Amino acid sequence: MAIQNDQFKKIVAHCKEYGFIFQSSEIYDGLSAVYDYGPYGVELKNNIKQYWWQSMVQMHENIVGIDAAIFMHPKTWKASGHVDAFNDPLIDNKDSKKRYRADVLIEEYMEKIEVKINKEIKKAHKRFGDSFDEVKYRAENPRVAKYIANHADIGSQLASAMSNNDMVTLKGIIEELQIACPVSGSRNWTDVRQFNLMFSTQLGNVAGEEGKLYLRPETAQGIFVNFLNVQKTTRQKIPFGIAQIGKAFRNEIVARQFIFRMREFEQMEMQFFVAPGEEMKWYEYWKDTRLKWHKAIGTPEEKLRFHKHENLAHYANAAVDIQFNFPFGFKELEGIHSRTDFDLSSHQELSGKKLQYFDPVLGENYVPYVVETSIGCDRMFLATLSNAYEEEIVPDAKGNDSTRTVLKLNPAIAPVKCAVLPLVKKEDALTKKARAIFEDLRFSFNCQYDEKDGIGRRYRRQDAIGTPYCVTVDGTTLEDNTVTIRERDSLEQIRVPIEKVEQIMSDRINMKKLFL
RNA sequence: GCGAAUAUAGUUCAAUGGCAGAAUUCCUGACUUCCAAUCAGGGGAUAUCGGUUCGAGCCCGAUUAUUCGCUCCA
Repeated sequence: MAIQNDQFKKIVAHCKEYGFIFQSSEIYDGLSAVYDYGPYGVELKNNIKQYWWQSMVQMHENIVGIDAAIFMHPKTWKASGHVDAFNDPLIDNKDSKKRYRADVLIEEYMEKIEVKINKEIKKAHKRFGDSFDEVKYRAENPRVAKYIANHADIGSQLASAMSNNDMVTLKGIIEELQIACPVSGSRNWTDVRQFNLMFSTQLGNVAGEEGKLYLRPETAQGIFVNFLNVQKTTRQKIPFGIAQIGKAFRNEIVARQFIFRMREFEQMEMQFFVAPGEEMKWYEYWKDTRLKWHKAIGTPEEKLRFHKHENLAHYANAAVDIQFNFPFGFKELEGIHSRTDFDLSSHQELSGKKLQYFDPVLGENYVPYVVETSIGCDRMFLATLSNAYEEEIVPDAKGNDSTRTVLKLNPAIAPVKCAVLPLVKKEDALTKKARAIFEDLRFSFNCQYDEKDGIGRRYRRQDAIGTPYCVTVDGTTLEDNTVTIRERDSLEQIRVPIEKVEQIMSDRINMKKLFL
């Protein structure tokens, strides 16, 4: 564990040092759980997105893409269940460090009053026997009446505070009633805070509930609300899928472990619409297909595993995670969920618009079932980087051991594909030649030209950002127009004619290989 | 969110309450024909705000961030 955490620290430091990831707003001391992608980070991330998009959309005739807006109609989140399921007033007891829902604490207090009322009634019933009139007793007995009034009073205060989202009043009620923590018995409470997973903002300048908008907590809903638009305009027939890559926002209680859990993050989601009853077949298909995707990019099988959900979310009838063995342990990387017809049905109900598909084979209308694959782009980035990061012992110029830090990224997703290096800087003929090769290769892929420092140091610099190939221009180049291509992982060099470099490189970095 | 710890140069680490220093990185130059070479020169820091003190990197308080534990997790 200690070794692994050490490894994780090194990866985080490497990300910063080599321009992959910076903390957001660093000059202002940073913003918690928000990170920026640097020059190499954005290249790698874009390549990961491209790999996903090509494998899902380009390679599946029955999957199409969309790019829905981050802002959506507020009713969307009512339909999806996000508004109701994740909107709780929370309070902590400072002594027991236990967290409670403030409204539940008050409700529990009210229940205790009810118990007292019932006790009184029971006692009276015993005393008066068959002649006991409960309704009359409730109304006329002063002690019971007081309890009932108190109960009603608290109830209305609670209801009004809840509907106004008034956290101060909620805290006030708890203080006034002297509610104590069931664990510590103390009344040492924090303020009541609203925990809402969703970030809200407002549309226009109009204050009030109408203008309130949420930043989407998942991209999936943009797909669901566009289900019919897409199905009709692309003439897709079930089964078919809609894919989307986009930002999502979640107000996590704790956001830690670098880019693993961020408040603003990017999802790559695909919702696959199937006939009711077919969902488990497709669920298995996508489990299998997605695992293959991970393995094809070079993630070793032993670092991946399925993790079945025992407690299912409100929308699902089956759910499994693909977990990756991060430096801090196996954690969720991708989710594959059978979402039933929950979302489409819910939107259909709330919008009053039919979201159904006429199945020509069955000759009937139905609300399709959905199988979702949802992968965190940033988590994939972290997984890829964790897997690629290595410190190796290699011989230096004198044959002694030296360590090199290298990112063994799959060439297809490496930020820079190729560095063009003149062996020495001082000879104009070499630098000129190298420069010309660079100017040509840059049309085909992301290249760098570097003439500073010794050749060994330049190789190491490229290793550190995961550049798979270095083209070196030396004295022989000037004689016969050949260069060496140095391979990152093996350190081996091959000598090839300049005019063949572009083709050789293109073959080696081609993403096509990953799909075969 | 609670508790504890931490915060000095891009990075790693020094500095008894009294001149903020080194290594490395970076920039410039010399030398150098294949895996972090060498030499010379240069740039660069006390997280933020306040307090105590003749004087604060060091003591005190707050804030921010990070790490660890708890808590939460679709």
